[in-house]
Amino acid sequence: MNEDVLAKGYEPHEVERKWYQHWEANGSFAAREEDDAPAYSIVIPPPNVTGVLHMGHALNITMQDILCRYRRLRGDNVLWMPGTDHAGIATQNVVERKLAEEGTDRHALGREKFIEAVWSWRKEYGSAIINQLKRLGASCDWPRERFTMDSGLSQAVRKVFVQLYEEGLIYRGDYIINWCHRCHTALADLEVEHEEVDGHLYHIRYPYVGAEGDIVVATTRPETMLGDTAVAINPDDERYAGLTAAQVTLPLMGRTIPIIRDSYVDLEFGTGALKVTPAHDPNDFEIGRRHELPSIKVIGDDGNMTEEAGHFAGMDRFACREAVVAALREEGLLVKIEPLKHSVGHCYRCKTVVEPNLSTQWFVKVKPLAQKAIQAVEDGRTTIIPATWTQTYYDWMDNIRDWCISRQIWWGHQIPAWTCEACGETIVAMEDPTTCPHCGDNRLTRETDVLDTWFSSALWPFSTMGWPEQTKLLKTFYPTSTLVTGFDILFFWVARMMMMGLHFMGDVPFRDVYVHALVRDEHGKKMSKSKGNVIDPLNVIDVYGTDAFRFTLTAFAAQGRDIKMSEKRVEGYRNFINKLWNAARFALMHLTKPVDLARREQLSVPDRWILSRLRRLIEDTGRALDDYRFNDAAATLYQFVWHEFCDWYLEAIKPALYGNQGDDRQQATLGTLYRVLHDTLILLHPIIPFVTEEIWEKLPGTRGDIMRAAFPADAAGATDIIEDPAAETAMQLIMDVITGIRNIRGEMNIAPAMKLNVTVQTDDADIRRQLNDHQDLVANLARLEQMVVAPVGAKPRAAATSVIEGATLFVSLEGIIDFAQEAARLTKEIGKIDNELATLNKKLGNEDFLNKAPAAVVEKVKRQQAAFSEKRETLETHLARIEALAS
RNA sequence: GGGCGGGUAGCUCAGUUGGGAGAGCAUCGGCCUUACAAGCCGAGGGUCACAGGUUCAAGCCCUGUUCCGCCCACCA
Repeated sequence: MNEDVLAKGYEPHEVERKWYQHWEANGSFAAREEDDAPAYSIVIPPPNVTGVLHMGHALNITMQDILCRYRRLRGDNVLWMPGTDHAGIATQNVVERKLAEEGTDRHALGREKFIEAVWSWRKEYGSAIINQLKRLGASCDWPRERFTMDSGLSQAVRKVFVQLYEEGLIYRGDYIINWCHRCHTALADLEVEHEEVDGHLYHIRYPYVGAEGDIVVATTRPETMLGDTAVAINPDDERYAGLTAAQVTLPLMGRTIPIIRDSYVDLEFGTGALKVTPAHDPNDFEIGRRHELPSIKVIGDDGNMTEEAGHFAGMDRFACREAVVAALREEGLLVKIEPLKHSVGHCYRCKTVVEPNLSTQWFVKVKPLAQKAIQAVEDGRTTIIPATWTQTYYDWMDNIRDWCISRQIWWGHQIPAWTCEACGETIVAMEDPTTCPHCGDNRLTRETDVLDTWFSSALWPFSTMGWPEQTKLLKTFYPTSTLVTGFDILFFWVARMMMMGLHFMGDVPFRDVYVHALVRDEHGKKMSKSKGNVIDPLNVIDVYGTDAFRFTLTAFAAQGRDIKMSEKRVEGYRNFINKLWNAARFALMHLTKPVDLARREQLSVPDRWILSRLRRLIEDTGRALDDYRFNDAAATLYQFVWHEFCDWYLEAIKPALYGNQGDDRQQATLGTLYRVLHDTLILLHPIIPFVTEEIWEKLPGTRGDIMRAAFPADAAGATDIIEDPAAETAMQLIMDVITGIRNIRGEMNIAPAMKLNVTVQTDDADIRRQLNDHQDLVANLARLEQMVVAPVGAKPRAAATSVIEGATLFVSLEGIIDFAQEAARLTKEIGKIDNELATLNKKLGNEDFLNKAPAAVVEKVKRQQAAFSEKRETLETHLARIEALAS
């Protein structure tokens, strides 16, 4: 006996710090560039350098870490590629805020100095998120950490840009884009969040030119009327069938603009007349193109009205709206204002209302790239899990529009394009040009825009492995095995990686895409700072430990369902970690040295039973992790450790452990205990790495770290542990007897300390033999004075009764039995059986069931019916006796 | 407007080829029984949203209804 191997309760923090440091120092997370073992690789979804760890990261990282640790146990050569994203707009905003606090701004600094300031910000704060990932236990290959702005990745970005440009897949053009006045940049369609708001629909009178009367148009943004260049009506609109006027006068501006006919106009909406502002509405822009209308930009990039806005020039766009409405009212041209719910676009970074705006931007022509990305999923080269996301992926890819990739900010990859001031030639090249290849002039100006952050993220699976160099790493690990990500960036990131990977590597970037849920608060609401419902993962870790937190996330990570997180749940799994710890503590008191698994003949029934259960656990856990059913793996392990290993096995072996020291039986039990704990720790390790490593170290005879141990069965499932149905049946009988007695004890309010006398009657000689063989075990767990096993015969006089499968239990309660209570208990029990019998009898009374159901099913129902009938009969008999005795 | 997911015990959720409704937490009763009170033993609790259909048999498959959540969309 060794009492002091483990402390009485598990204290996570020091253990976590110690082991993480140890693993990192030993290079335990390192991938081998070339190896005979199967390669398994994951690229991390790079968190923003500005990021702080939130629940989404915690879930995402935990799932990846489980997969990586599991594959290592399976013997794979694992690469988990870490890194961070430069997050153009987000990072620029952060640094700009810092500058504002210092009383300056980026314009005062100038572009070069500003970028220096961002780099130094990154140097100082950029590793915060990485350190937080480490606290989660993330087993990334840290020395390979990359950054989307580092020189290698920048080289990859440049090569991709140049090649796509040369292939005609990148072009520059004048289009309506989404403009954020706060961030002062264009946004891609995806970066605009639409939100329903209460607005107004303004009806405005536009007088006809050369005819009496006017036409009424409706708009939600009256200030844009200043830039109107036409009024459109549907050619099929009968209301305007007799219209003779061809032009109207634009109010406030006095401009004459044409009335055009375009089938885009909805007959149902408003007045059926649409004001057309090509510079400030994407639909109007298209109409303008069809009818060759001029575009007049009245809202500037700074959010103020331009010179084109007449005497409204210089006003803020929202102030201008008020002013325009007032002016129209004064002129009697405002017909009415109706309330209207409509959706308004907001910047996904700063929530400012975005303005559709005409400008010159760079675009990627995505249709041809998307086609290949669709094909790759259709033919199974990439599998999306759960499959429900596949259709969403197709829908998005089918309806994809060109991707606006230029941003008018400074932090990011500057677009490698130059314009020749002499001849206007555009030059896009790998090397910075000095002269124009067209005219030879040396006055070249570089494009000031930078690329959308997601442009570099799209290259992540191969740029991080050294592309465009043909590296060993790429050869070994591309395509990656699995991408683990939230669905919120399925389009931003996953779809674009698919397109770029297929185009530049000629193969998919990943075999599997595992799309996990969103973590919400305990009421199912999205966590947000403004709602104040954010749970900080680091705080949870501080209170309950990383393993408890990871187990919680895993247990709730059912596919296709959001996770509602509350600290209360973490507490439950913290208790589980502690339970495991104490089970190990108990085991280690008896395991002072490693003990081999004994031959099967030497094993007791509980030994054979727990090994049989372990065998199934090994299979189930492996299968669950192979299929990304993380919650199933967690639930299976939880059930086994707590309710089979602790509740039954450890209790069952106490007589053997405290009995004759050193005999064969005890050695066989110690060997089993050792093996079960040993293997279970390995199975648990991917989910709860720290506590398992700590226990593993204390387990005698273990060499090296558990994170480098071998999974208890090989890839084919082979192991020396076998299923043992006979042992499971025997153990079930023993457990049934014990549970039956405990049930009577509980229901009859008999003190646990009181030792009972029990008679078990059965005509089944095997059952009698089994029970006699386990007298000590039953007596110990059911707290018996004596158990008499006999054929069916005379019944004990004052006894409570329970019927189990194959036998009847009599708990002698001479002198203490409350007959009325026992009668009530039996009556209740009979009632339950009657319910069961009712459904069974109904089935057996149904001709169709007997004829059409499979024979095995019918047999099963018949067996059940017979068993319940017999049980009922026995209980009826005893109820009659008890009632007789009571009176 | 289009699409997706969900409605199972008081709460949060499992339920994988259709065949006796489960877990954790919470509740109630009893226990410091030589690993663990962060524990042990026992108990109660559900018309599986509603209505039809297929089937011998439906939480599971089909149709419709309803409520909740999410995503997409160029609804002035």
